[in-house]
Amino acid sequence: MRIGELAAAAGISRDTIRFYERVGLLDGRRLPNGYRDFPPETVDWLAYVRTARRLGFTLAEIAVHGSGLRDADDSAAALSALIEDKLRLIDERMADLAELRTDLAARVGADCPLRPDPRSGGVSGSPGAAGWPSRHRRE
Amino acid sequence: MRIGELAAAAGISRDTIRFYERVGLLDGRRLPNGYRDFPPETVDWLAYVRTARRLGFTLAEIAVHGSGLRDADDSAAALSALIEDKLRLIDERMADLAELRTDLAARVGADCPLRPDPRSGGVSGSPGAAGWPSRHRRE
DNA sequence: CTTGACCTTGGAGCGTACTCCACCGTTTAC
DNA sequence: GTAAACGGTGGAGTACGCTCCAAGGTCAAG
Repeated sequence: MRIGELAAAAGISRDTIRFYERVGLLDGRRLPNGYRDFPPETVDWLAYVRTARRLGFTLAEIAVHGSGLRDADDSAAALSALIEDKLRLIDERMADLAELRTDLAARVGADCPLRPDPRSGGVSGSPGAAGWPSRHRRE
Repeated sequence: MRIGELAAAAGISRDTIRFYERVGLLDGRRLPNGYRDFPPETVDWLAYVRTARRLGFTLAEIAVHGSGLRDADDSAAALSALIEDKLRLIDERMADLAELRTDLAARVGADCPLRPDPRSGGVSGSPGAAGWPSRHRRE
């Protein structure tokens, strides 16, 4: 499929697709006339890329994952290892998100206002009262 | 506390703290000599900011949440609404992450992990074409 | 009074991820 | 053949999130 069709199917601009090709996220196969030609699975790959992006993974991280898949494409074991690695990353993100969620949820309905920087009005009994989300360990 | 102490406590550079103040993530209280002065809770707020950032929330999103907290700090109801809003956002992110995870997990141990996930669209069944990423291009 | 750690401001610069544009070639419909 | 729709390239521009100066003020210790 050509770039316009892919763009429509993936809900992404042509420019972005060309950009993704430049940075190695997509392959550069061409038709005899110079037009780009993508296999249909590219739509799925792009969906994956967009989701990963929205979740805070950088294009570089995604590209590494992608090129890892390419380089390992004759070894199912290496591939699985790669994917499991990615899975671990995702699980970490989910754990962090869950932590954030718990912190926030614990405050719903609480009557103690937890302002990050009290500047409006007097500071009403704040000492030690409102700690924000639990501090974030390691990194 | 002054900027250096906050920077050390939060594990963040002074420049970043000043930048955060400029964009409205922190308030601009000053000592008589012009030095910035932060309440201790700022450390927690910054930890929250960093975690949220790493999870893909933009500074603008975080700032909106923060200023909402300030503006609503006399109304527990408004506050709870805000937090519930944030919770919804987090749940969305978690759902996306879970989807990504499932997608990836389905490939571990599969015969051909490169083949796109059948769930996400009809997609060619052509066996030889590993439709996912392709070869690495360097400029 | 000097030194040095700490603070201030402005502004430049950088990496990431697009986004837009001008200009030109190709394909398709009429 | 001509026009519209599509494709290609290179390069500039933008937004975000920092990061790094340079030039200078503040303050406690020696």
